[in-house]
Amino acid sequence: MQSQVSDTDRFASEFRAVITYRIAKTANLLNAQAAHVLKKNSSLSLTEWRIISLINAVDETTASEIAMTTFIDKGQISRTVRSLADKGLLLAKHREGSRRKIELKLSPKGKALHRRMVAIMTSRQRHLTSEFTSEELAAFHSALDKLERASKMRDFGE
Amino acid sequence: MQSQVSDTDRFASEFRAVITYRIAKTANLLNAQAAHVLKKNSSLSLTEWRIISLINAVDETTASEIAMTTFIDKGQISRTVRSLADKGLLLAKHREGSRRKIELKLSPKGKALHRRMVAIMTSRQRHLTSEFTSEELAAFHSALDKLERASKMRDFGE
DNA sequence: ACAATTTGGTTGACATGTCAACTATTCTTT
DNA sequence: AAAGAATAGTTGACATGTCAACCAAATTGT
Repeated sequence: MQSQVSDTDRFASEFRAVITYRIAKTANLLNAQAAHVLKKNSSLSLTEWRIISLINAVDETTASEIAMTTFIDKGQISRTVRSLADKGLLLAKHREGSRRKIELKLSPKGKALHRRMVAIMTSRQRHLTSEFTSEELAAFHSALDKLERASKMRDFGE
Repeated sequence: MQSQVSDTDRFASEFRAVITYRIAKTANLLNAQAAHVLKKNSSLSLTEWRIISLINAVDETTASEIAMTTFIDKGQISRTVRSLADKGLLLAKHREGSRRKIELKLSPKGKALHRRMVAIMTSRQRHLTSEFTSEELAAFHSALDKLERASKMRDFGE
């Protein structure tokens, strides 16, 4: 008589227990959710939204500052910024006294869009953490800290 | 007198506290680390490695079973399987009595490669979790469970 | 002041991920 | 047994991510 669970099923649980796969999967699910909500309520992609909400929070910034805080690729930022500017959501002009740095601000249209979306996105954030006590949340953040530190190591061959 | 921290810096800490960004970033760092280790010690990409180690664990499987347990895209699996077969790392033949299902197994060469890499990759896993107590690890997994469940919700507009 | 270096941003090439259409086979229903 | 639905796998089109080369401007070192 055969067992009820297939090899694949049995392995699946082992597989899911591997911490790196688990994180990757959760991150994918969360990103997919965010992308879905954004698409349904606006015409923004996830990176467009991240850039917009970063600019909104600091009021005015530059591409390389965005790259430093978000770790999004320079080139991707350059293209995304152009597309946002084309849609009229942000304004780009050379910073006073510089012919290189470009100052990025939200346009009125961009601000309005941000105002509308931020309500939805923070209600999502609340939903995501609603089952967490504040201790659990703190522990979770500290676990991520440990993993980030451990991710710097590059050498595991003998 | 100006403050020491710029607007961007101040926002950066707030930004990092947003749970979805944090997870995305940690997942990216871990994936980059895995990709780097794999590249240095083999010619495998991250998805190739995942597929190989899944096949190794269950001994023999099919593309759609892989899709179900790993959530990797069907199409991507189809292409990756072909490239692995081209490299001689796995064997694909129609399953007994079926002209549709294709049975995937590691070739001797594939097994040898897996044996070599699994040592390195599990030493990495140990390193990643070395700072965790088993309670912390359990709590971390349960936090990911909660987030995964919460990621199913799609509607946040009023 | 001038060479050397660093920084800000753009671009091109390429890898990877995602979605949907499609063919062929198998399973279900009647 | 035939029609209809579901499944396995392939393919094409397109979006996104990643890397490195590159130009122009700014900063640093001598």
